[in-house]
Amino acid sequence: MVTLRDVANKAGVAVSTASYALNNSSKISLATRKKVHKAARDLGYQPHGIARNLKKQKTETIGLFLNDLSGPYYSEVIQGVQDVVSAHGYDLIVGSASGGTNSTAYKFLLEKRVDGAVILAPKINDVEISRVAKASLPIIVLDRRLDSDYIKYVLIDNLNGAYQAVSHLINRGYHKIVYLSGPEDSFDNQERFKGYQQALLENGFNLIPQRIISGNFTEKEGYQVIFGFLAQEERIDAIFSANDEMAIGAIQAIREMSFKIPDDIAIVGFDDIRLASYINPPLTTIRHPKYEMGRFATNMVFQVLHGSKAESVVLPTQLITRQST
Amino acid sequence: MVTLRDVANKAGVAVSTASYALNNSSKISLATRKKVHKAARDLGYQPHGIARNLKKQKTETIGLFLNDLSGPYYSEVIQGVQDVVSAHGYDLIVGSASGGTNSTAYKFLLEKRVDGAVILAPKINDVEISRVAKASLPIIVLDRRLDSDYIKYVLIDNLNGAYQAVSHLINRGYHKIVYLSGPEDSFDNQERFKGYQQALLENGFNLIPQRIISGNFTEKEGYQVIFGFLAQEERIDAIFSANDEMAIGAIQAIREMSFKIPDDIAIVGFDDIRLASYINPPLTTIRHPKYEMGRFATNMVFQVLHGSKAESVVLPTQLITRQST
DNA sequence: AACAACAGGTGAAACGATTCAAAATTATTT
DNA sequence: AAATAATTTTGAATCGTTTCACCTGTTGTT
Repeated sequence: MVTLRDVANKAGVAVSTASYALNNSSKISLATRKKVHKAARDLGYQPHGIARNLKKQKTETIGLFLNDLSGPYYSEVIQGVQDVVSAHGYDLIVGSASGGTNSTAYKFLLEKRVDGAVILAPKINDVEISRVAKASLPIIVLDRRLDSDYIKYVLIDNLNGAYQAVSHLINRGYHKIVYLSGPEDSFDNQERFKGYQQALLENGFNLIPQRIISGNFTEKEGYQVIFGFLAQEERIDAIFSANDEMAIGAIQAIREMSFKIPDDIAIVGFDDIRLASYINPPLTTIRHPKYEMGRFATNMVFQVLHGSKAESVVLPTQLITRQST
Repeated sequence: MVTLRDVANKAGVAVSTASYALNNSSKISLATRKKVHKAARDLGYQPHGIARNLKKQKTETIGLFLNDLSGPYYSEVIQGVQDVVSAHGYDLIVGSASGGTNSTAYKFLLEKRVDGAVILAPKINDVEISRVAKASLPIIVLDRRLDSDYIKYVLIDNLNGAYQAVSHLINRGYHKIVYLSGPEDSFDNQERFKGYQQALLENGFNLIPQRIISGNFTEKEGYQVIFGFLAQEERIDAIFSANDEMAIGAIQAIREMSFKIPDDIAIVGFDDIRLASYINPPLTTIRHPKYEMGRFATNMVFQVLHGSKAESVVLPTQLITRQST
């Protein structure tokens, strides 16, 4: 491996001179700067990033840590983050947080291998995040309401989105509305449930416990629980699913039970994933600005990094009406 | 920041002792090991990963570098890579290679911030990859046939897959088959075209240049070029699309022109993306083992890293028949 | 009793850069 | 020509670890 020292030797200068020269410091005369650059080129010199990081005490890298790298859900968020990170001349690395405290994500945070992070990973809890965040390592969370000097959040308006969804159903004349729930411990799910509840109550309906069906955000589960429900329970006329994946499973179940959508049963999802507009019937759902979320979050990372204050933010959602209602 | 030195001071031992102790070296008595561990715990000591990397000259991190982080196409590959990396106790970071030579990907390779890499990024060319690969940084490519001591490939059998697809169309009685092409410089596209060509020739048909329509792998382009083609050109009875995305666009165009699928025009895609089975009509396509690709590639990274030989490999594809043919 | 073997601990030299403070050189002013 | 100022260059310290080679004292062997 060819090091700065080799370059310095070849150019006949001190290592420090070589360093300044390669960084184009004006302290070094143009002549020697040229000489050093040439030597570096001739030797095929490549600065050793890790050594530089150690000395400079920063990495110019931002981490995006996700629950699960393979979810299609995230791709727009990633894009938003990537764009802003690049614009700042930093590098982005995406890592998994699925192992919780011994995930790559947590390790990179602890060991300060990144200068800032955007986190969407429920497995890493609030305490752990609070412990690692600092001025030199600001963290923006996308999946909870956590706020301190060096931790800010960017959320979507889950509650209001759900409220829109359920109000829409009510306005269309559906009254017996089931809530197809995500995991109880999911922040998104909790907020969406609150929106469901609020819409019902404000329109003079009661919350009926039997109409809350628990799922886990997956298509398969959506299919199974709705299938089971329709086979046994009281007749209902609409479903508000806490996410699109489950809604897609539910649609499958509804059709297999020979109910017509939306005549017998209407359904609204949440997320507006790509599939939503392709399935049959196309799914009415709540769209939220995933790309913008990534952008906002990343801009905030840099704001904090540059010493200015950042404000946590909640982004609005939008009802997308399709043929399932 | 609390360093090893602080721990050593607090425990009343030398830094070297502290280091050995924390690494549980048997050179250090159990008593002092305990003492040092306690001091570390009390101070909330966190080893500085970058410093360690520098000294040990390795990072225990594998990089997966993709063209574009946000493609849903990759998620299974990512999962395969992740699983193997974790199994080896290493960390995985995913980075973008979209900037080519000044992408995060290339930078991380040059600066040796990873100990090995899996690359699916046409923007980084063969020469550049060859330049950075070495015994201490093996690279497995997934998008080209590149093979040397420290570079191996894992590919899917594009040619044969395409051959299967087109043969299938011919067997079903479709003779006027259009090739909806990807970008000319795409390796995948080139191979798939060869398969198309071979299937035609072996069945006694000629290659008709007018039936090769160029696209760019996107749904939108698929829609546009097929729409244009159907409006103007000769009647055809089948399309083999170089990927599913374009096929989905094409289906849209075909339906808007009021042709029946598969009666008037049949269509086969390539990739078996998730959407393929959800659209109307469900798309016949070529499935390939994306997850396995990730696993194979990553296992090979570790093989080379551990000094054993690895063999490049081509994985088989499978025809998935659905209602579009 | 003499010497080897060994366990436990330590100082100092790396790893490859950056950067401070001082030294050396050159230019400018009087 | 001397004094001062400005420009270049450099040695050495440093970032936070790991690890080699050495030292000290204890135990074991004959």
